[in-house]
Amino acid sequence: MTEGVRAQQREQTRRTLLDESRRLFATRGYAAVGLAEIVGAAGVTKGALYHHFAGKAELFRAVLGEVQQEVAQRVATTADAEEDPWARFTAGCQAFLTASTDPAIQQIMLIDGPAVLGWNEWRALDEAASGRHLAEELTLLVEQGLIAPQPVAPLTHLLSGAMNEAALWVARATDPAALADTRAALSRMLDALRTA
Amino acid sequence: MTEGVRAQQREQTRRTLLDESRRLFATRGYAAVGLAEIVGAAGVTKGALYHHFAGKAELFRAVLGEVQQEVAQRVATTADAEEDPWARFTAGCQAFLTASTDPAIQQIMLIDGPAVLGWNEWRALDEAASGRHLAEELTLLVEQGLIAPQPVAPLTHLLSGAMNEAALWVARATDPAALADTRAALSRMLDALRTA
DNA sequence: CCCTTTCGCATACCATCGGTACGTCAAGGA
DNA sequence: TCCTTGACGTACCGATGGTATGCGAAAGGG
Repeated sequence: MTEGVRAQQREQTRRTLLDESRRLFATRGYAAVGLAEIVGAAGVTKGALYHHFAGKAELFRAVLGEVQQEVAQRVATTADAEEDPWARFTAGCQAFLTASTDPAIQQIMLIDGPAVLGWNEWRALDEAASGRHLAEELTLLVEQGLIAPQPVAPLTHLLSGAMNEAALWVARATDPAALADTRAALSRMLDALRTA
Repeated sequence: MTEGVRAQQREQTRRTLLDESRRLFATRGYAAVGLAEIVGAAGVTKGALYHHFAGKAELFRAVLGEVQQEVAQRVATTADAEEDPWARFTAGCQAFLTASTDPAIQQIMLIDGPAVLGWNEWRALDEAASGRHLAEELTLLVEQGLIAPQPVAPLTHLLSGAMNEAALWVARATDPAALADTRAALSRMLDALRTA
């Protein structure tokens, strides 16, 4: 696969740039990391970077895309393990909360993402990666009568924001029970949405 | 008050810098606005800016503080108009959601804030301005038995994040009913927390 | 097998930006 | 009146994102 010395070298350079920039962006934040440091860590020069990406923001966009895909993958895997629609929904939410607890993921996906790309683009990427699944699940639950009839879009963003902010807090909390408490609180909140 | 030609000039320069930078930060974002543009709009030079603020980030921090104070003021005013504890709580949440719908407030308070100052500092400022009130209200409601006994910190962040993200979505939504729908969804979510 | 093209990347350079050092001039106290 | 202090303006610096160009090796045709 990917025959040719040319294509292999190209792909390896691109991968190294993505990996190193992701590591640096995650640990120190987008603004605090210079291109010089990125290309130094990757063992290439700025010429290589600008040959693969249109600029610093584009490199970040590619990194963010991979992070979101990984999170969405973990959420989907957990959710698909459940059979019952309601269990799928709650398990997916809990998986998202847990996955988003990683500080590296937070810095890229939740903190720098909206500021660097703008909220509209960030939202569009998030929608394509995982937000869409949440909306689909909610739509299904409304259709099945497990959630009161209502527009799903507002509810989607309320829940998405709740999980994002809670994950950020959990990651910084000193209380070791923070994650468990938050999972419990999220569980209560989700159950409360269920029609009696 | 504030006697002296010296103090008056100083305060006016500081105010102009805060007002102009707030306007520019709100419309184009922190990273896209240069100090040259700020001091130009304020009719001063960089020397004046660095005499009043330690740097660009400090200027932004001062602007963010004022924005948060204004939002907190609006929320407190609305909440204090209600007598019943539960009504105070819900009215405050709705007021926060509505106030946060302003795109200018969003760009500074919700998008650039965490990225520029870091999430920890942003959270501390938010806590001091409005987050504390929310936690206090929730504590009161738990004590009064209107909400199931539980740690309030996780719930505080779940609700805070829900309102923040929902406000961002409402501001960008094309559907004119977005605000009303979101207010309704938030109302349902809050009522669902109430113990039967 | 050679010649040419293409491509992946390095080098050198530029414009801009945040930040600093220092000069200046008027206000205010003695 | 003198001197100090404070509020700014001016000139300058290092770093950073971005660009233009050169180069050598791999790919493709004859």
